[in-house]
Amino acid sequence: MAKQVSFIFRQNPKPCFRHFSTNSEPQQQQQLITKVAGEVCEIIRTRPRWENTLISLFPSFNFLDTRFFNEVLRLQNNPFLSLRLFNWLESQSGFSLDPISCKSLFTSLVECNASVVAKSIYDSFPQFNHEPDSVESLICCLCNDGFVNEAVDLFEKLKSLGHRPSIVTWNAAFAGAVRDKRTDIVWSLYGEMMDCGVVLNVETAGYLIQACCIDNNAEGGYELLRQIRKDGVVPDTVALKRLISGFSMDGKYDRVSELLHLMVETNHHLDIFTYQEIIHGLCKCGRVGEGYRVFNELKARGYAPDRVMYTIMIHGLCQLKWIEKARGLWVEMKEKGIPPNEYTYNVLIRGYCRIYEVEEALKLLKEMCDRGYRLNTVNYNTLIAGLCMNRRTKEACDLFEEMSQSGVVPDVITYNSLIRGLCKDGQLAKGQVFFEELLAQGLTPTNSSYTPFIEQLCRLGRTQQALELLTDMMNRGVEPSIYNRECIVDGLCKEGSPIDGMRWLSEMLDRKLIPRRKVFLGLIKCLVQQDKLESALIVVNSMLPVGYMLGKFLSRSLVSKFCSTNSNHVEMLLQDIISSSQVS
DNA sequence: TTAGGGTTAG
Repeated sequence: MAKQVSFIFRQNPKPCFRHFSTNSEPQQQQQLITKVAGEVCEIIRTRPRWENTLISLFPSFNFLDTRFFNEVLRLQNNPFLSLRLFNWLESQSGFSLDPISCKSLFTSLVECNASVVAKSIYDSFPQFNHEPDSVESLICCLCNDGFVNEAVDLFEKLKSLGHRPSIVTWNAAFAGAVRDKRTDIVWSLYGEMMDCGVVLNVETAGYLIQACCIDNNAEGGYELLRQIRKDGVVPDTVALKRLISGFSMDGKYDRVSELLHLMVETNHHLDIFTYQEIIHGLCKCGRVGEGYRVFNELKARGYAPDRVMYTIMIHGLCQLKWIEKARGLWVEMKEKGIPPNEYTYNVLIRGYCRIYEVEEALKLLKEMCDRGYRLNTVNYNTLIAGLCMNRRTKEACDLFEEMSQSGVVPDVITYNSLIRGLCKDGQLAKGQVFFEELLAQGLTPTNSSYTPFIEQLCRLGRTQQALELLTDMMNRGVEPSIYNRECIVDGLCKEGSPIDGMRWLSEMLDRKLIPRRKVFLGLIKCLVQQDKLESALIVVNSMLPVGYMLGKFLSRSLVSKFCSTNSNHVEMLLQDIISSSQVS
């Protein structure tokens, strides 16, 4: 007897397809399902709003028959269209995926890299055992798409099923975690990988090296490199470049050089960015000359530096005050058709300010504006500091006004530069106005906001006011620097209170803060002048272990004072002077 | 002709 095919979604009880029969044999049923599925595939591919028409087109067809959806999945190349059909079926009551169609839909979504949708299918049907291989593929897709956390979740599920993921899957997760700079995930996954007994390969090592570099642990990365090189393999360019960058930042140029040689030997491509980081690193740790040599070698080898590279090099040369060489590069880049931008202008303007050639800096500024560049906060800061440095505080203040009028927002550096310039110029009251404005703007003062005031107040013998500022500074959570404390010691000597100065010195030494030699000398001199020889001797004794010498003039002055007052001390003092000479 | 990377006080 022919099986009865149930009718769902039957709105029109009259079958409209001649080939459909309710009492057909299983073989005929399958043929019918295949035929309808084929037609439905075509409809959902070509008609945008098929949802409204499907039932009326196939009024007597049972769409809920799982064989139908399976057939669609088999015939339909586009899993997204299948998914839309699935969503439609699901919106009708009574439809549910069976294990076969679920697996099929999931697999085809994974194959199309539809990671998020595949994951939602996975999560929606926890009762079906998805193929571990597909789950591994899904982990790879998720990681590629930046969903590392979701992938970690799947590792857990595979683990609970007793499945051991392959190294390819682990590596995909490491790649995703490194891309997101989530080294916490890298290290926890790596721990799990080792627990599973999966052995790392060269690709894994590359990711682990990158993770070390992200953690500012280039040495750890180097150790890993050393270990895998024992097996005769070298990680990829990205890992090596990261290591080079890490060591450049740390100023470890013997390591950088070793890695560069390794890259050349092993035919890794050295791009302009690698060299850029090296030159930048060299300049940052003060080895500008070396950076300049690398820069010239690169040009000789046919590399064409770009604007950023030129900016870095001009910046380095300006720091050394090698302005002629900097200007040479400036002309060269322009001749090569690389116009300077606000970064490049800024470094050269700063360079001219440093060598006190403000007019040249202002000429560059005009050129920059003529070229249509709008000054930003950094540009203004550079100019304001440059003008202040050249004692042109009035112009600096005018520039500050211009800045506010142009809608460029000043930052704490702007205020600090003005405060510094004004205080150095003796205009403490005007500096105070800017300090108050800094606070009114809601900016947080830094050590540099206070230092110029403390410095000047101490120089003027107004140490008590400087001390009040120091207290205010600490109340705001700003830590006084050694220099601030040195100023206080100097100021107390100027005020004729060297004993108070000694207390400050003693506190500094207790905190392992070593003042400069001239601070000790100033204090000793002041104590000697006040005939406080015992105290002077104490300061001498605290100075010697630090490695400072007393100096001929002060030694003689001390000896003669002692000889004229208390000869018992002469022997001891001489002993100290001898020790002092030995130290030097 | 993927983008990436570079500037300011002390």
